[in-house]
Amino acid sequence: MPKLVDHEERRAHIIDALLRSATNSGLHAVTMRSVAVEAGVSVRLVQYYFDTKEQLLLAAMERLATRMGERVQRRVRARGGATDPRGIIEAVLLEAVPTDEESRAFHLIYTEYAVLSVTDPGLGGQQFLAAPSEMEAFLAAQLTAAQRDGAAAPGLDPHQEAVVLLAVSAGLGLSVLLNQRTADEAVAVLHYHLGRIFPTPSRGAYA
Amino acid sequence: MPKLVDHEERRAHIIDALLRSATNSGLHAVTMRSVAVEAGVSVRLVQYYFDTKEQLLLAAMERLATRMGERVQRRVRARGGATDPRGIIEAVLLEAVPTDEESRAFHLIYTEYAVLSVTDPGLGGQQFLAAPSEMEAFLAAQLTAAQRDGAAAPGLDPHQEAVVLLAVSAGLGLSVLLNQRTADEAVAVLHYHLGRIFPTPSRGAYA
DNA sequence: TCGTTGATGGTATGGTTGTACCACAAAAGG
DNA sequence: CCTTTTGTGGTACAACCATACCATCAACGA
Repeated sequence: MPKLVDHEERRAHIIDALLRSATNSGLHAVTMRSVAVEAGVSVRLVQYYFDTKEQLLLAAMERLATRMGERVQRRVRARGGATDPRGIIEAVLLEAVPTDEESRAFHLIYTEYAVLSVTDPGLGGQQFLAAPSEMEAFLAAQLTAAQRDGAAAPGLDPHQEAVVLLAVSAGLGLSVLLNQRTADEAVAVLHYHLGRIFPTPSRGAYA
Repeated sequence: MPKLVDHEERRAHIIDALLRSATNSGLHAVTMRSVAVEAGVSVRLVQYYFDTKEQLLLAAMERLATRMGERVQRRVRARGGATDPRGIIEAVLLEAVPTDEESRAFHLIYTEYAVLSVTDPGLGGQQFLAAPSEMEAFLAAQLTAAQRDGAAAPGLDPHQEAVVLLAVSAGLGLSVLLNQRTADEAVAVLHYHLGRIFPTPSRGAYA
């Protein structure tokens, strides 16, 4: 055998090239050739590591979903002290708002995938089903804990509020992606809404 | 001259064919041929009424935006009695939740266009900028009026709440589109959230 | 009545895309 | 040492796409 190369590393390299290519011209414009050029390899190589384009797209989607999970978890962990429901909730929801350019690119591709998976039968849309419902339960649990501690308003339905929170962050994130709003505005609105759920701001937050 | 045909009617017919075609296989899969077949005309005819594909897509997008406006206005008017802020707000926001199949198809294409317009330079993304900010002001005004009437909680910031409402309905609508939630669930959550803004339910609404 | 013009069909064309095929190099195993 | 396997490049190919071009037919204006 020749160089005896690390397959997983090569695959990751190519997938990253796909994501970069999609960032520039949109997921719909991604071709085998554009990925190959971006990765600096021949088209044959892309074929070699991912037999077909569909499999390449699928692998990239899985990697994207994994990264999304990592992003959220990193945000939660960055908050350090585990037992501050409002802080945790805020951290998780802020992840949906694309602030820097890298985050924007990430969320754009993620959204493109989500929309594409509705019509494209090859892209199993199941990936986009699991994560949100987990998140829903997680947020509801945090809200319940916050109510027990007296931090959150007592009259609220934790589950319904969790769904609302998820919808708000998704909606705000989308509006930022569509250039309807700046990221700063979205963050401010999110803070405002959290202020309504947690009557006493935990840290002199907005409004 | 021959039949002396109504151009606008022909154009509308072809655009409708495009929307139908996009409903089945996604906007990205729409081709001149698929539109022609769906419209029951030759490809040449599509070329004749819309010189290029880009112009066809653009015209369809404009028609879509117009329809969206009509939909919202129809909902508002269907409420009849003009001066019920909660009812009006509810009607407007419910439009974003795809209930029947026709509404679902409509919103799917609309979302596909919105996402596409981010990367595609030909599709002027300005169309998607104007409407939401108008809506924002409209909702804020309704909330202010509701506060004056004592229907809405007094402590709220009408503008921020308007943005939240818009984000919630967009987020819920998207989640329904992505099959993460049923339309009924989304409607229930929206009712719940409105119940928090309007402490006295106007009509024995949910929660 | 006749040519001019609007409306339509068919087909050719140049480009692009995904994928299959062929060739070759290089390292490992016998 | 030779053969088998793994990685890589180049290229060919069939399909499809948007668009340009050519032809035709019918009706209105003169």
